[in-house]
Amino acid sequence: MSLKKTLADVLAKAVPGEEVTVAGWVRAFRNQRFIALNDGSTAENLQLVVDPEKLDENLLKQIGFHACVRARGKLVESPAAGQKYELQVEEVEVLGDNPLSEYPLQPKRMTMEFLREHAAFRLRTQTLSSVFRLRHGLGYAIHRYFHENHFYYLHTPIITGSDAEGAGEMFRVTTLDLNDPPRTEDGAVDWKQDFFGHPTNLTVSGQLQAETGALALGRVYTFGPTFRAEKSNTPRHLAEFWMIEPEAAFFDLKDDMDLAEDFLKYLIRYALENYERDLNFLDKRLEQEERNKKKEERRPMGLLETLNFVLEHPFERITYTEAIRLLQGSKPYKKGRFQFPVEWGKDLQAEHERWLVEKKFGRPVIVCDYPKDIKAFYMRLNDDGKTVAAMDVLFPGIGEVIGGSQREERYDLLQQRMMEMNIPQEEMQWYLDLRKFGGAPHAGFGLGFERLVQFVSGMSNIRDVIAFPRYPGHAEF
RNA sequence: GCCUCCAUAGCUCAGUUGGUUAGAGCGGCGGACUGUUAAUCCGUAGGUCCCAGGUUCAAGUCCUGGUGGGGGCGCCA
Repeated sequence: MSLKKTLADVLAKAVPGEEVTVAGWVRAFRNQRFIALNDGSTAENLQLVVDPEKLDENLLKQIGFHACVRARGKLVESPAAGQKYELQVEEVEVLGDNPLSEYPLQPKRMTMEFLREHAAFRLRTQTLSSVFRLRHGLGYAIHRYFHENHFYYLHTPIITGSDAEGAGEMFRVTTLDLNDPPRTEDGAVDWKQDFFGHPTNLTVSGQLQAETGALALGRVYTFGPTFRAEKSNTPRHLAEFWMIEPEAAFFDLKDDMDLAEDFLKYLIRYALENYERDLNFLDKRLEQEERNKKKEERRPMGLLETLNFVLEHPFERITYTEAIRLLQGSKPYKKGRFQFPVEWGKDLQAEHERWLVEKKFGRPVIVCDYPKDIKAFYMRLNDDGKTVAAMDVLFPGIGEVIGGSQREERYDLLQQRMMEMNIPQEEMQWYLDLRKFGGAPHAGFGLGFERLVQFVSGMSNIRDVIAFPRYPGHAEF
């Protein structure tokens, strides 16, 4: 049995003289003779050559931008520049007419903001289709990398009974009637009558559950949707995004950093090797976009150049304490250009991270060993008693792509941190028990999938690397 | 949540110190075209100048409020 061929199949194994049938959407129809056809399987179009005199006039009129057509004909070497092969059409059929006077898209450059308002159609554009093929490829490479390295894919819950993950505001999940919820005697909402018998939320992280996997299967990862009800209006945040969270037993912080760097480089290399055509298109697109910007706002390198540069150079690794020292010796610090204070104990702000990544080192930077008071309760306390074994991977342009840590595996110390940070112990007893019963040192991190796709595709807004973006005020479809 | 910039034709934009009938390119529609690559050429129709108030003899232009969008910051991935 063999499946119907896509355009990618046809073009990859083109045999001149072969008769093929193809179907797709019209990208352009020139001179009543040349149809640029694309079926989404590849960035490459197939040129169909029709003889207008042999075609019905009404049929000819229906062949226009983004109309869907099927054609049968003979594949031949193209006499003109621009494509290697073309299809000499013997028979053409319009599967889906496209009335252009009502169709919102146009065969010309459209802004990303405009396309966002037409999410049902925007995947048909060259830019978005390339982005989404790339997104798929990166998703596949993530599974492949973990599989090759003996990490098992663990599906952690999307509805969680815990609200102590501390990663941000949560979306409540309930079946109670919000207009008339059941009440207890003292007038409070009676959550016992809710579907699960207690309050539940959409997950903000699968990490805590993934740790149970790591302490059983050794190495696991999650890759699923994550929800944050933060009213973040930035080109780097979504209310619903996909996160990758590996968690590995017997890993310390250095192993965790090694994993992060090796993993990211593997993904970038995979994209460069397998999505050359899409990346070339996105590279040119970005170059054109950059031309409209002021010189000082332009990226120092093009897209392909950036990806190759990241592959070829080791990530710079520094401790938080070193980062503070470097920042305090920097020009913008001495001239008072930083908006936020730089002192030990205060979190690094975006402006500080950007200086480290873009000015000081000019490459990805991993900052580790942060003060314990600005990090989560589950991070392992270092021997100095002041810092924790945490690390952030910072990328040029988008900032933090990965946040991770070695987890606190010592029961007493974890319990103490939970008390200090007001984490309710009753709810989290299962998590503490992982330390009490056969515990092990372990570490992991979270990678924002859309931020990765943003980096590899060069798209400037995260809303354009997910098909149906969710952000404050927006949940269409 | 805070700070900024923007809103004129289907799209991208121009519109002078406030001045009488609001423009261009692209797209659409009609036509021409046997090698095009964002084809080209000719013709043509498109406007509640985001909404509501206000100032003025006069508002696309100035003021106030709202709505929508972009960017920056915070929260983070």
